[in-house]
Amino acid sequence: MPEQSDAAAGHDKSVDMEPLTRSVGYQLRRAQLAVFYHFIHCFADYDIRPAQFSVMVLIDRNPGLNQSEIAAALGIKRTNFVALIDSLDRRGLATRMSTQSDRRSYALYLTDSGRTLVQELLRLQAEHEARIISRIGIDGRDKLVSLLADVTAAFGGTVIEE
Amino acid sequence: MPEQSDAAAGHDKSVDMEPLTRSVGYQLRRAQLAVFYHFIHCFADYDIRPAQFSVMVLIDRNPGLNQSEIAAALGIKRTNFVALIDSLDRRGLATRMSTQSDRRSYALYLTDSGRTLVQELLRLQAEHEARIISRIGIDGRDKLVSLLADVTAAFGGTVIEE
DNA sequence: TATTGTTATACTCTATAACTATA
DNA sequence: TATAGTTATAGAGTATAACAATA
Repeated sequence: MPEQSDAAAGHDKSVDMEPLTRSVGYQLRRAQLAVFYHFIHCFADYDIRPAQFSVMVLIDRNPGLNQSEIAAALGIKRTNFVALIDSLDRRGLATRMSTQSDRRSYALYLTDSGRTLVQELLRLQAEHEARIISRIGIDGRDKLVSLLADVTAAFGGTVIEE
Repeated sequence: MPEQSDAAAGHDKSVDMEPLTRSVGYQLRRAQLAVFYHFIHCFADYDIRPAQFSVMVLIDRNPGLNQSEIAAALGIKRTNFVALIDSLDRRGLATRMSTQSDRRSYALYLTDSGRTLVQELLRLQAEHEARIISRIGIDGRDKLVSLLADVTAAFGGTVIEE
């Protein structure tokens, strides 16, 4: 999860942090921790973590994909995806359906209650993002998302061969 | 450290990721993982992690601060800072000096070899950031850093009272 | 042989509680 | 009593290796 103490933001009274505050890497980390911290608190009532939310959204929009496909799209290793989908399965939010075409894999679907929940979570997420937009505007948000995608692409998006 | 499989970047052939790719939170996470992954590889020869780098930079620019002050400025809990400074101490890169004014705390300094190393690391970091600038330009970098600071501020920077 | 899902495992990062020695 | 540093510990997240069932 995120964050540790306070000062964090980077403008301490008397501490010179110049080489850090000017760097994309440092500001990226601080912003990600702050945003995820807030996100997690917004979703706490539903006991849903960011990774679980992203999995539910992807299954909702792409029903029938298997574990490897959903995991790969999110940059999650197959091996670490097992516990993730297990938790959604156990809570009755998602199901693994056997297919006749390939009996090694499962087609993933949201349950009715999973579909209901993901709609509510998407509303919560919109509120969460609204707090960002209220600060930097719609144009700022669009510009930020665009710059972040460029930065990710600059490093090949995260390449690891299993 | 970061990332998991490939696709990651967010533009899979056939997977609809719209609600995620439009969100600051998701793009922030993907970008942070990609940047840190590259950062860690750049610094692998020196066996220095991002947190260790930030601590060395802060001690270098603010010699004589104590552990709580450096930790707070970086958003690291005092308790987790111990192992961090221990590793730098053990490697002869930083030292804890007793002070006569308050015998509970240590004033932190870089050693000669610590100072030499941090200069080299700052050069490496500049190369690392150059890769980002080559993609989005100086203006893009400045805009990104500014937007990230705004986003962090929008969430109070990371507030936790110990 | 290669792939899908799985278990076991280890390492890093972060969090809380409780201790010690000073102040 | 409050603070600085410390220890112990627990929980996420992420990494690798190896296996069974199936392709």
